Amino acid sequence: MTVNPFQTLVERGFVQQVTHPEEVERLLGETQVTVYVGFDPTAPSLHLGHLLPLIALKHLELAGHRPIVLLGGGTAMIGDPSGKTEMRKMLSRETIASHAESIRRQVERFLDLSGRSLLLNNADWILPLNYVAFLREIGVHFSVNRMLAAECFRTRLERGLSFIEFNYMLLQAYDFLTLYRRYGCRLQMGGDDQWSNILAGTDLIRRVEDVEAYGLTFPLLTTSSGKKMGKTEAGAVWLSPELTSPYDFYQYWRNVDDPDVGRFLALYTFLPMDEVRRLAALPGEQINEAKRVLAYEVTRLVHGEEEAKKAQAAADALFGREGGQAEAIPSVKVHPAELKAGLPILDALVRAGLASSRSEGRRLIDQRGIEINGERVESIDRLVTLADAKDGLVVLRKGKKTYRQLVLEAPASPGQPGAGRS
RNA sequence: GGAGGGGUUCCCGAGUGGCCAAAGGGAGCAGACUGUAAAUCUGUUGGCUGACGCCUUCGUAGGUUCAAAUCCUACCCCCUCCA
Repeated sequence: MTVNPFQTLVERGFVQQVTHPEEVERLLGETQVTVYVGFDPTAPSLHLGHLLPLIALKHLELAGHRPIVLLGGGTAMIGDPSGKTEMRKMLSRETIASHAESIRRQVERFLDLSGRSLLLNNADWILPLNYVAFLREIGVHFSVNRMLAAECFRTRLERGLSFIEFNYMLLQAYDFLTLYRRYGCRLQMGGDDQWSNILAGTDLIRRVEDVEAYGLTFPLLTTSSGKKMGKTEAGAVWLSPELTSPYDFYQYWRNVDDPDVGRFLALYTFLPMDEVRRLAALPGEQINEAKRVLAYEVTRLVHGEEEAKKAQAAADALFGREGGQAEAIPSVKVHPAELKAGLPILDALVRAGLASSRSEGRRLIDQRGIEINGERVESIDRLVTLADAKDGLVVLRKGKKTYRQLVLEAPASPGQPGAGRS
């Protein structure tokens, strides 16, 4: 007896709003459902915000349903105004296509695209649309009055909304209709800011096809300290290892606020709920064990077991746990000759990305925030020399928990692969 | 198209000729306290410099002045009301 996947989603905290809870539950329990989530390829990589829908789709895939990931190669040409205060800048068709391609490769890690799941691109049916034909077939079904009343346009009506963006909702509704027609898709999921767009789709399908379609939204996550989930000082947390190293990715999860641990374990891992509850209930300092599990599990999901182990080993080593191996610290190459001559610490900090300018580096040292191999740097005249290199590595630390290492570049072996990140 | 209001440092927002690298708040960063948490407290937050100081910044481009974020001209953009 398998659990109804709708129950799974509810229990794990995925469900914010559903159009028809009972029917969706019945549908997911009794039949094979084709369900879709859309991502607009506005960046060359997915980020943490996209992870939740992917995991939700995975739960459904595991339960025997048929997920569709829809890349918005067509809708990205328009730009979704939902949840934004300003219009985002227009992207060229080429940029969008190249983003879509890299995102496809990321999605492959999560879903069985060669099996049950599908990955489609709405550029296929959006770009060829004919304006007048579209207005006559689809546009007639939309009431501007109702659209203006929709929450998603509210803030934008105050600040300005261009006509191109106003059309986004119709296109997303048209996507849903198209997926229904071609694949029998009757359920769309998305972030809660997509609620209006999703409803536009279910309404359209009802009017045009006289069929009931369903929508479900995920909560828009904020951390308990009120920040948007997946955002750091430095920007988004990306799924691509090129943009966010597996070590930094691991650290993001390792540093989650205490009250968030349980929620995140339920949402972002596949651990059984009993285990999730046990970990989340760990008292006081022991909650760190739960964070360690969370960080490992999510990193494994996104970057694979090997990278997860390396990241965890590095974090363990750096933060004083036995047996850690620090190789996964993000690193920068330096030439041995530079250390021989003595590399000024300010240069080293800028090179390693720990300071964005020499002034900032100076400030950090003044404020006693920099260490070399665990030794506090007292003077900005400090040079990094060969004597600081242990096994060809110099570990730089900024503040409590930002580490970078300088790696001595083996002389005369150009083209050595793989030393880039990690 | 017409009338009015506005564009300031990461964000909000003060500043109407020199005392302005520009108040205040938020956010960030560092330090203390801790558990690689939260809260709290302290410091800090354009660049170059050991420092004096120098350079760049207040929508854009010019101009007035010994001196401009502040005055003038043109242009761009945003908002409100009218059409």
